[in-house]
Amino acid sequence: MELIITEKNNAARRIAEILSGGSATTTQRNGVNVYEWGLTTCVGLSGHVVGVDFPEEYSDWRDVEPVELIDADIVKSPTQENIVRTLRQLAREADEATIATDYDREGELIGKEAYELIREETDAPVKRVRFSSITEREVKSAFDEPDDIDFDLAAAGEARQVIDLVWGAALTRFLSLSARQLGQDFISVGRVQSPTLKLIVDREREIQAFDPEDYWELFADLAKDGETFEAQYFYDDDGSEAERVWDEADADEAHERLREATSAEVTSVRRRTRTDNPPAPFNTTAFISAAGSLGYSAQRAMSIAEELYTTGYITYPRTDNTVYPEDLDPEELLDEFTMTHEFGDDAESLLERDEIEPTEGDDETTDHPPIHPTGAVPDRDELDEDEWEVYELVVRRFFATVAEAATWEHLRVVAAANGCQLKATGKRLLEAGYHDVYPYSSASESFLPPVEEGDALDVTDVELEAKQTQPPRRYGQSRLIQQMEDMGIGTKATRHNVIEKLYDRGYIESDPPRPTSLAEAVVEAAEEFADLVVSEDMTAQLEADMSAIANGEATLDDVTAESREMLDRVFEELRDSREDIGDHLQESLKADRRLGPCPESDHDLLVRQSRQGSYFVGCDGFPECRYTLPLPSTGEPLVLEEACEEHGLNHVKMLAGRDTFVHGCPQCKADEADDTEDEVIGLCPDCGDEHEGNLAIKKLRSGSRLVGCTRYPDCDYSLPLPRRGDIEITDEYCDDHDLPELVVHSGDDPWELGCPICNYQEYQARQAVDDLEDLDGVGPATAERLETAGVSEPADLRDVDPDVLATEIQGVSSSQIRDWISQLPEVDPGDDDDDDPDDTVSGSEDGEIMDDIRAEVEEVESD
DNA sequence: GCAAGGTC
Repeated sequence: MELIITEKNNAARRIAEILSGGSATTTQRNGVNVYEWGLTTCVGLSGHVVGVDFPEEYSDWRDVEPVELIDADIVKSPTQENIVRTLRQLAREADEATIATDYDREGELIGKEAYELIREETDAPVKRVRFSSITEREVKSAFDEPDDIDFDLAAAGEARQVIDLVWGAALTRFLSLSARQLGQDFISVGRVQSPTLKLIVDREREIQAFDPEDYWELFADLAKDGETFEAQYFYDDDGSEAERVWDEADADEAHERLREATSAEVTSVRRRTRTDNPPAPFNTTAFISAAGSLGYSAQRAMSIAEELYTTGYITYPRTDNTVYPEDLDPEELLDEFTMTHEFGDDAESLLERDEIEPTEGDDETTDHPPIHPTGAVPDRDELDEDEWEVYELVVRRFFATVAEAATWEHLRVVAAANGCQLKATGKRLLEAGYHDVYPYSSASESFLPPVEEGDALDVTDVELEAKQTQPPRRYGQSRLIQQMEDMGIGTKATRHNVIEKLYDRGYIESDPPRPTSLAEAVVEAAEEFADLVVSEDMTAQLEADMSAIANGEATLDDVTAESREMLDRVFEELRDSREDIGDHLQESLKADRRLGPCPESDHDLLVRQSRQGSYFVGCDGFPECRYTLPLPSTGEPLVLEEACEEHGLNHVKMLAGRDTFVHGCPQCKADEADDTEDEVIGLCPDCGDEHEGNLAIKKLRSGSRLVGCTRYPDCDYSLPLPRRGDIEITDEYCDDHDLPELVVHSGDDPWELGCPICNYQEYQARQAVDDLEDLDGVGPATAERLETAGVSEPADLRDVDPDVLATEIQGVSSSQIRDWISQLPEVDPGDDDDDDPDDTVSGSEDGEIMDDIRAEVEEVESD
């Protein structure tokens, strides 16, 4: 048997298809896809299936001095057990193996890892094939002339693994231990993340150090035949045009002159035609940037792209390439879109061009094509809204790259008024070109009426505007990724993850990202003692060393030994400063959680976490001062810059994905709750008859509101209410529950919430439908059809016969339904509740609200 | 529980 190994499952499937002429069959071994035809078997890895780490005895951070890691052994162990097991099994049956991983350094290393696993099972010959795109021609010719594994190139990759692990782990442990930050909130550093963080911190330093300067600008409205346009004052500053006036007296003088002017004479009119070329094909960075201007974070854009890739609608989203490969036929691809409702007209019009010559970017690599749509076009309702928007972006970008250039007419008018010069510019789109199919980049026109030299214009509405120079702007996520690419750090597949990691580690917050005090302290400590790790030079040096290894000019051992010596010297420096660094880091950690003065002691209030994991506000003077305030139970608290004027406490925002909200000043929220009387609206359905409990609208000190029983905590019946808006209790009563209908007033549109019990039941029903969409391959449309067929929540699928249901729902196969059923969580045998409506709203099923109430009465845990 | 690099 001949065994072929690829880097990922998708590549395995396509190579099997090509080499077998479509006859390959798919089976599963240990849950891993295996493709077979004739005497050949093909299996895909999932990138690296083994990882590097230190031996077991180094795993307890407190038992090991970080410096010991420098010379510790490094061992490789499987990280993808099932794939490794499958590979071993297949190797035992193989007479010959071929490594067909990606054609790049990391691919060579992944191939060598597979080789070593195979060698542990068999002495069969192992070959290597290289091809830069998975096309029939390239793949077949690569397999006709197999080569050998390039062990030097793989060793270059191993050097990177070793150096990254040793530096990253030793310094991360050093900082974490010195600040006594173990467990979840360790303090990390690394070759890629730390220079990226320094970029953000440096920009923040520039912003902090910025000293704004005053200047003035003047504007006047000019009119010809009643058509008005705005012009700006400018003057000659050493031969170049300047609009900003730096001296107030000069500005006042110009203002006076313009106000006295009754007319302006046009002294020059210049018309120019400009070509606006269509954009280059998408690589990862350009894609993230374009998706960013549609409001997607880098992480979100990439995860949607990966989803679209695995479902087969777009090509591989991790690529540096901006030049379409030769085997891409743009006309053929356009043809696939002509029959679609959304893109048909645009595709037709592009096909009418005489000659289609796609644009090209500067970067050409051969591992993967630029991101473009495959010929498979999804129906709109197969994708959710975000997926569709991103898919459309990729389709339209492809369209743009095969569309014509746009042309603009730029018009510039200069006029003189009472010795002052005024100018106005306008632009008009002459040929929309690619903008017709790619409506994302700005194509906005600015209007100027047709004026001629010598025309006399009316001057009206002269304005003097006082302004200040602005500090540099913070980097946005896509700008950061661009900057990382320019600096040569990270890869197309990791840059967006690095940004996400900085958020997770508490180094940056908000968007655009702003560094925390902790981030500043970490960068300061690194700058002082381990400058290399916050510098892009470390990567540059590593790249040079890796090239040397790949060329045979150096060995893995040379390079890693030298790197270890450098790190030894760093630790020499660090040795005496351990405590200072730790204190500084701890101070910064506290600063990020500090809200302001405690009303009962001379200390500050801090955001703290109870032993159970819930957040609250507590005094830094604990245990002497036991003052506390509750926080909402949803999300992670973030201390905002804005502070409450009354209490001097910073506002708190609760980060909870889609449900993120600003809580505000926790003292104000608690006071409001204390000052608000409970409003009784009816009898409690749980204990009203028996104990005369009433339902009341309650405001909690944590800021949330609910309808709850007045006998709490003896009765914990409750219903949720929105956090915001005034609640009006109307005279209308619900027939079913004998409760008043409620109306929430916030913003312009009042929201008729209705009976709180009915409302909660409807809410739960909606949640159930939303849960349906969490199943793979269920979009909004399918969820709706499922609901009509009686499946209103995922658990309902357990009770259906897939074959029967498939006949009831259009476009859904019984095997798809079986797949959904296989995604359902394990059934808890005790959970056979019937659908008693009142049962669904009682205590245990409503953790969030009950947590809020408990937070009020619970004695807060000490540190 | 550390990094960065693959991929899902």
